[in-house]
Amino acid sequence: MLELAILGLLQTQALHGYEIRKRLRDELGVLSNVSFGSLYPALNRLERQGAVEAVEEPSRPPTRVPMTGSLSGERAALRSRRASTGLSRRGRKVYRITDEGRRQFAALLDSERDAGADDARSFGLRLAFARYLPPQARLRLLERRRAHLAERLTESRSAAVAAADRLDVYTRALLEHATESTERDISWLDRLIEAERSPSATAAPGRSATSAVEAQSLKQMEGDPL
Amino acid sequence: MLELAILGLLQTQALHGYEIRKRLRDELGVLSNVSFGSLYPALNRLERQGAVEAVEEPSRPPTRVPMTGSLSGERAALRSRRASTGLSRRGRKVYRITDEGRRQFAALLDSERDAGADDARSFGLRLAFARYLPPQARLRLLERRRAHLAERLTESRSAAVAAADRLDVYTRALLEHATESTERDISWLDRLIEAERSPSATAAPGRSATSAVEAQSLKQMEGDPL
DNA sequence: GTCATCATGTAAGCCGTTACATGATTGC
DNA sequence: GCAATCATGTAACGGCTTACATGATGAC
Repeated sequence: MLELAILGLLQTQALHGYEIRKRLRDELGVLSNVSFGSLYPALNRLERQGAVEAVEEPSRPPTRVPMTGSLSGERAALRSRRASTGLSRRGRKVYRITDEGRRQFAALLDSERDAGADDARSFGLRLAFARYLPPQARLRLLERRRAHLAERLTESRSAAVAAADRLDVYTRALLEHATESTERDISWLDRLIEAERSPSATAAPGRSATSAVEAQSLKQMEGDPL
Repeated sequence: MLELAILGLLQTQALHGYEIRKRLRDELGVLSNVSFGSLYPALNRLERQGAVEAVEEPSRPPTRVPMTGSLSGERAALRSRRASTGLSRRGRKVYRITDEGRRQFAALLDSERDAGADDARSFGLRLAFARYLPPQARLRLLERRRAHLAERLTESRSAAVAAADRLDVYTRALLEHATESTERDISWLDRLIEAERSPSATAAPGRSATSAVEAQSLKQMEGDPL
């Protein structure tokens, strides 16, 4: 779970623990409040397994070499990150994913044959990294989730009918709200599934930016290791 | 958490473990899948603490032979009783709540000064037992939950804006859906809060049955220990 | 006579938390 | 100089899960 999230974030760029935690918090809705007490041990575990490599960043990196431009994008990346987020403090450990790590990530992301992959958390996490999934696996992920929710819905509806006369106002309000939420989740999934099936015309809808983002992702995936 | 749920279910009638689990599953939306591996130890814990008393039910209770005495008649009686309440198999342990248990329940339900009572689980559980809460505490529960969600909403919105250009279609869909869900939760809470404040005219809306259910609860609370 | 359901329990382990401990750097 | 934020870690513990073990009863 946490491992999957970490490896997923490291796919596009190397990050240190503190930063990983931030992104977990506000990019991935699920897993919003991972604590350091579980994050750092997880990183060490991944390092021992050879899924990531840690690069200890020195306390004082060359402090602001202006634009000599020489030593490649690494420093440029560092500089821009510092400018935007206020960087370069003391010895941070920056983690870079390895080939082994990418292999593990793919295996974790798979979800087929992952028993217990039917809770909201793992679905959310997998959807967040759905762009790394081949299109058919993406579709299966969505449809499986939809089937799961639909089943739960019919079950909870019949259970609610059976127990209806026993329930008070509050329990009933809770159950009805849960039912409505599930219904909305299902139609949301239906929209996603439809979008997934329609012939790649993903760029159409209002928000724009979509294709730009994808281009950026691709770019990041190739170079820019640190 | 589990303790609270168990004590809450035992408020109105004594139940055995298996039955508690069923009710947990289909009456309380939250905590839907507690396993026996956690339920039975919890019951033993509660018994040791004196919060519940266990009454071992004999394999064959007097079997209630009605007047006819014929074997088939006996079976019919058993079957009908079983159909309504699911009774009388082998040695089941029926748990009854004690005064100490009621005290503990009230304390657990309180939520004021319960740090970490801000997740969906504990809120849902507490709302399911809201009828055991004094009206002002009920209101505070709802308002506290509302405040919590509202805060999270503004946080996640600003985070989403900050990271917007980094996010791909799937992550964004996820985040937007989560935002919408939270908004709906909030307006649901608003409706509950308003209903709570309006002068007791709870019996008005379409569903009826409400007052009947409450009368039944009261009745069960007094007698009917087993 | 065998399968599903009812019924209770134990043991091992996972995944996460809180609390504690440490220390550098930035901003006021 | 002091607080807030950045940054990394350890220790103890909590709560729940899975898998295992056992056995009665009822339905077909």
